[in-house]
Amino acid sequence: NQILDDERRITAPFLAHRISMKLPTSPPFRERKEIPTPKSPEPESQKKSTELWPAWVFCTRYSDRPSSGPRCRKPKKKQTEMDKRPRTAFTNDQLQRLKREFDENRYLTETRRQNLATELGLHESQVKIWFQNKRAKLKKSTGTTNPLALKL
Amino acid sequence: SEGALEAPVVNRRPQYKLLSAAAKKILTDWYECHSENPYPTEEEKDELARLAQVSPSQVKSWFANKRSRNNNTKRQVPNYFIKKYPGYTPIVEMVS
DNA sequence: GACGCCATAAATCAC
DNA sequence: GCGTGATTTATGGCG
Repeated sequence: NQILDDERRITAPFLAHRISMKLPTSPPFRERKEIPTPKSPEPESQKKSTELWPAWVFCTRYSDRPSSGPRCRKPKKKQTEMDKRPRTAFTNDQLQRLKREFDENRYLTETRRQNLATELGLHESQVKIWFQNKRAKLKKSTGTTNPLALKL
Repeated sequence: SEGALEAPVVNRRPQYKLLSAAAKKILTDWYECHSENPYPTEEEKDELARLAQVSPSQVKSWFANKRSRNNNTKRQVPNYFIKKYPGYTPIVEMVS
């Protein structure tokens, strides 16, 4: 197998589509190295030259040339404790408060979300996602959805 | 964020139970046969659950843990991409 | 364009 | 201590 340069390595698997698809060939593709290799037992020496990422990883719903590079979630593998994705463990107090609020109403209004986030020292998105996960959990255990969602 | 360490998890449901060797074999066999894309469909999950005599959610957890611990997770090709480029396949062809 | 739901990832817990 | 099944935060796609 021939060793391809950066750009061709990434486009190589999709050459058949390349012309009609006009896959991006500049910036986004070069950021590929940021993405860790997906784990198949491969000699370290071969890894770099066989990293292949599907074209769609570099595209968004709206564009084949996203401005911010590959959107594939990831990293893990050899990263230090420092750049690990932080996972917040909410405190007991925060959880109790969230639960109380959830019991009162399973859906948030903007104001309620803002106030709750401020009060608990969390980001609004964390509050929002917590409610979302909580609803999912509830649904899983009861098998029902609260139609109230439609009213908000 | 701060406060994370001292936060005990409350209301966790233990119910910890190891899967039987036979169940594990069924799941492992499927996983290994599909290691390129170890994502059973809903129907396949149900079938695996039936064969292994475990619940579908146990199948779900088992696969999530297996993929994660084997470092074998990936995103599915988004529909918008498939729609835009019908005929696209993420199969890798080696260039030689 | 924000939001809810869904499937899932990643981290973590707890046998 | 480690392995493993389950649960909790968090992401990304889609309607």
